[in-house]
Amino acid sequence: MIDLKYLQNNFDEASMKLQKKGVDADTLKMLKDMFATLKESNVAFESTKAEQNRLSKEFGAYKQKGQDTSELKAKLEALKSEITKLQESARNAEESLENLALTIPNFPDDAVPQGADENDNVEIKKVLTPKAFDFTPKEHWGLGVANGWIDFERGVKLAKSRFSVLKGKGAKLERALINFFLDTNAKAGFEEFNLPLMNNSAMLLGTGQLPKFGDDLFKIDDEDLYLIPTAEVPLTNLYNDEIVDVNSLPILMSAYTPCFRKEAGSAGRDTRGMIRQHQFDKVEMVAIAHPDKSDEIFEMMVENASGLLTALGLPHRLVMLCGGDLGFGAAKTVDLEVWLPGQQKYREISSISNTRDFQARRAKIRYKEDGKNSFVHTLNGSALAVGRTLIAIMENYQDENGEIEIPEVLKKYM
RNA sequence: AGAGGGGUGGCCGAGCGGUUGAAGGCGCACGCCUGGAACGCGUGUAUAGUUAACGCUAUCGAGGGUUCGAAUCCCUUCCCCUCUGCCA
Repeated sequence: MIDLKYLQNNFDEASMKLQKKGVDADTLKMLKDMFATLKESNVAFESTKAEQNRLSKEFGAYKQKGQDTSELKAKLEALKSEITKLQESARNAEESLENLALTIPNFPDDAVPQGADENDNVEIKKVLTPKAFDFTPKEHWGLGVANGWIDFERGVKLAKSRFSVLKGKGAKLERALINFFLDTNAKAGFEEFNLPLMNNSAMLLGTGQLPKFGDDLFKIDDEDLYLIPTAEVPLTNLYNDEIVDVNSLPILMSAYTPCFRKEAGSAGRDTRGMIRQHQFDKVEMVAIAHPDKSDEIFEMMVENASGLLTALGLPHRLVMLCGGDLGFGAAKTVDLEVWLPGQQKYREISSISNTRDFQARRAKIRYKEDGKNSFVHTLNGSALAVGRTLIAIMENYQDENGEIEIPEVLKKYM
């Protein structure tokens, strides 16, 4: 959630910032007005309520002394209906404000480039040079089936389209990658977690998936539970509604979980292969940070994720997302895109974001410093998407016969 | 799933209709004491909104009701614990 006081006091600046994310000024104006309305209703309610509290106390004193209370009682009864009305309008004002506020995306950082979509993203740098093949490299789906690593048909039979099965060496490589990622993240200071794969709606609201993006979530029937779309949800919300000691910051966490997404809105995209599945494995990093340190930690997280790809010998590039491509909660995002020789394309394999205090405000994650409570900054990033790494290894490490070499750093995990 | 018990501040725990935002304890912070520390003593210590500030308002799992007045009474609901059942 954005800071409404900031919106109120710096409307033009705020509105300019959110233009980058495609929020029009009229919506923000409405939000600002609703905020003002709420304040007015609160003042009206609170002052009347104060009067009631005062007279009620007096009433008690009268009673104790055995004085006549009929006059007071008449006054209080009149106040009562007024208060009910005032309270209701204050509540309505709050509800409509919140309903709108929860759908407004985060402010992008000033450094975020202007742009409409992924075509306007800005490349930061390339790491490792794609190797030259003296044959035409194949795409991963062919390689996966030929090597007996991936069974697409039976995945569909078991569930539906966009599900697949890994087997044999493919399954083992998946597991090896998970272990390699977790171990490397641990060395970088990220403590390992094993988490519930279903979270309740309050948590999904905290990290920003709800209320706006419920369509992309698998919901459990008759329960207030959703399959997590990323470990960012449970990891960040470990501290939901908590006040952490400033000395415990930064809190660095990592977890492997399967992730579940309906992929609403991506109909027809990446229907072949394992790029876009309803269920996929990911190792995630999350940081709960002091606002002064979040930029530094962001850089560290990018380096760590990029380091994983480098260690695996996978050519990749770092991309700064433009305003139009930036996620709902992110103030700044760097994507890592891995080179896929079969597709002759760089494809997203990690996304590292600083949400600043946007999630913290929703999830009420604060830190206490000098007796004062403030919102923390939360950061998240994949390190890495496991299935996509598997694909990248298949395509980058294939030989002319379609056989796949195992990267050196993974051999001890196989 | 059935029966019973319970949800109060960072934690434990009292309160069971009116100066209670909440006794007491633990923890924590600061001060005194000490050569230094422990012990001891003193002071302070919930969250959010609003205010220049004093203060005011809300919050005792959540929602609703009774009442002039609810942490306290009633209803609904969620969660936790124990026993029984089931089960990896």
